[in-house]
Amino acid sequence: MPELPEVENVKIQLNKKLQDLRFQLMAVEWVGKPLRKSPSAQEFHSLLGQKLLGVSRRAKYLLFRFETSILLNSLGMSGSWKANPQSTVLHDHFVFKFKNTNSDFLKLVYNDPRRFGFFEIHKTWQHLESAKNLGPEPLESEPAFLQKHLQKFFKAKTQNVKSALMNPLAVVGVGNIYASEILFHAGIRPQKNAGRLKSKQVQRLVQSLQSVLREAVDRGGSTIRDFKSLDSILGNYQDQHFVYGRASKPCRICGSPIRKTVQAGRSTFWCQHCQK
DNA sequence: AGGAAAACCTGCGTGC
DNA sequence: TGCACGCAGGTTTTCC
Repeated sequence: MPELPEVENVKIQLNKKLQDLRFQLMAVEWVGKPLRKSPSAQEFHSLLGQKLLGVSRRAKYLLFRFETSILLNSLGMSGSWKANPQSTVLHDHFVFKFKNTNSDFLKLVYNDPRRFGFFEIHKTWQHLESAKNLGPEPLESEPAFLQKHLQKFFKAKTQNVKSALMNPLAVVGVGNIYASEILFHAGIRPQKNAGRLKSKQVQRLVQSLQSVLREAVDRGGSTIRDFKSLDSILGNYQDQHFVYGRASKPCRICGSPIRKTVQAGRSTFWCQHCQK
């Protein structure tokens, strides 16, 4: 479900909840069905007693930084977190119980209907399976560096630029919604062969990549269907979508109907007139 | 070897 | 109403 802007907002909300109060993990309760991948009870046990120092993000992964370990969480398509819910509901899978020195309690609950999400635990970031094969962070890299990197990555690729842009080795955090939006803003047709992009086009792509994602982060991400960052907080970037989910509706720039096609099994939205 | 397709799941909207 | 079908924001595996 979530791409970089949505995960970034979950991270922000979780840290707000923590408020640097140094919560110590007291218990991890498994209350639902198994996820695609999750640590053993013994691995979870190794986190007990450790303080949660904060939550970071790398690519679309949330990183819960404990004193001597990192708990990585992918939200998959439908994962979400709740803080201190009244009770357990359908599709809740893990409950993390914390306490701090003021004797404040905090309960974080992971809910995931489709169960595509997962957890990993390791001592260091480098040892996490999911940390491998990741390209640069789009919002924390210099445009010139991103351009050089993408130009090299796209070179000799026969794949279409939309699928290539979603490859985490190109740049991390771009999923199906923002790939379409970014290409629209860059004026590049999603079917375009990645290896045939001119350097000016890659430059525009980098500009759009950063401006679209930055704006989406600032607006709390896109809430289509049911994405909520934490405690039912909604994003509103969906109101800024120019193409995604707008098949046959008029283009906001030129008025011609937005087109929908399928690439590598994923829906792509684009404007035939505005994108070349 | 690169890239497409399938697989992993549940839920919801649509159309018959 | 009920049922079949298609589709959904990700990642990993399989297949060609």
